[in-house]
Amino acid sequence: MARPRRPARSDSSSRDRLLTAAREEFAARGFDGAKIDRIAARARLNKAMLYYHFRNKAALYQHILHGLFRDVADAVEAARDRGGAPDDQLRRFVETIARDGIGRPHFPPLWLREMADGGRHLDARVVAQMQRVIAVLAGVLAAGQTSGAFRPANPFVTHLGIVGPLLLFAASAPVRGRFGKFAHAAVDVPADVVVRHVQEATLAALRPAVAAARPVRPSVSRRTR
Amino acid sequence: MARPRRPARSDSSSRDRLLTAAREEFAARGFDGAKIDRIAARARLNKAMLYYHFRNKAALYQHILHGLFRDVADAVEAARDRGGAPDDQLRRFVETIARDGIGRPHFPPLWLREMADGGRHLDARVVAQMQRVIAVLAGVLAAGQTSGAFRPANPFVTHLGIVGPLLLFAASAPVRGRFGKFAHAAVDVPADVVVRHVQEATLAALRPAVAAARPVRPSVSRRTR
DNA sequence: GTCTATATTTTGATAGAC
DNA sequence: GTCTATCAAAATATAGAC
Repeated sequence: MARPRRPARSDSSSRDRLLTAAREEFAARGFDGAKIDRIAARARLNKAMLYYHFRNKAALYQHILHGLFRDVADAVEAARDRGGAPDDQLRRFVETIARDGIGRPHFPPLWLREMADGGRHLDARVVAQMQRVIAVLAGVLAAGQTSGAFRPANPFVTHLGIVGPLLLFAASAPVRGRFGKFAHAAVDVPADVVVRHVQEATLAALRPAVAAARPVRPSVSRRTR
Repeated sequence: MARPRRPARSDSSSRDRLLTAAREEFAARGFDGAKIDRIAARARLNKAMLYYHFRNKAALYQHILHGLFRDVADAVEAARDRGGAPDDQLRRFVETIARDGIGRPHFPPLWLREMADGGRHLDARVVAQMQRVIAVLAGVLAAGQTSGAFRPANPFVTHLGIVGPLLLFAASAPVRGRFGKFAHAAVDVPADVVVRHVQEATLAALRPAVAAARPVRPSVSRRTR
């Protein structure tokens, strides 16, 4: 019996339609590229209704972002609470990110754009949701480290190694088509393959050092800035 | 004595200034968010000069994209031509992408945005440059496979595993600050650590299977679409 | 090559009737 | 809650003088 906070007598659906339409529009065009008129049209309403439900464009956008990130954080925490050995936890984390994060429609482009924007539209509430996700991963890594299954690793870097490929894969779907299948690379890859690649690459990088890897060429010296 | 194709008597610098300014503006705001006025102002010129040098906003944008991707492709091919064992080649590929691709100012946000846009602004010329990069990686993988150093792997997936984390790391710099250093994750990571992580994770995933990894949970069934 | 208007369109946002 | 009409501010692009 999910009852929204507002009266919602008839259906409350106009607000929901706006949210859905806005999610599509923002994902497809970005904050600046998204147009109020188009969002309203997509929702089979008009501008005025949009401003009735939301303060302005930015508020609508943040509402959407927060909802998406909160859902991901929820899913990841739920996955963690299912317990299991560190390896399983790690695999499940990746899988959850892939399915309930990246797999969520419109999420990848929105996320990529926020990164590109330097998080210009991310308010504290949204950042908090992202922190929840990293905290879960950090917990998994710590457990694995204690049990000797993993070597020490920075959770943030590990997170990048997981999210980066998945995000890019999901978002690149439209571009991939335009690559055609050229000599060396089959571009038409099922998502499972990518998920598995990420799982195994991450785990491999976490294995306690057997023989220390050769040092990297020391040239790249950029700092975090 | 690099001499541009145009007359370039006095300095030709107005065109260059526009290109630089546009690169900054497009990177920071995206295609729709970038404003002609701001670009001109940044270049200490006015709109009219911009339209004197470039047909319109889109043409300017594509000019910039093409230049960036061409430089990356050049760098990656040059790195390949230095030869070496598959492991070294792979490490060098990652390093080159990190330094001459991701490391290039303004490149990460531009790339992320293009992905998010589904490559809306990518014309055939730019796609061709991206293909050159993947082709190089495919060559490295093939060589390693022949010599028995690598197991068979999809070059495109491998590429995602390399570019994804690097790209996200570079682009997330501004956001990382806002995470604060909270309990589990030191967010202030030097780029070297990320590069090394990517190198080792990629190589680890490419090692011929010693003991087959446990199967993934088969749930995520999204397809390439 | 460089600039100052200016034309034209688009867009975010509001007023006010129903 | 929903709509029409409209404002005011950008923003892309061009004309035309110097």
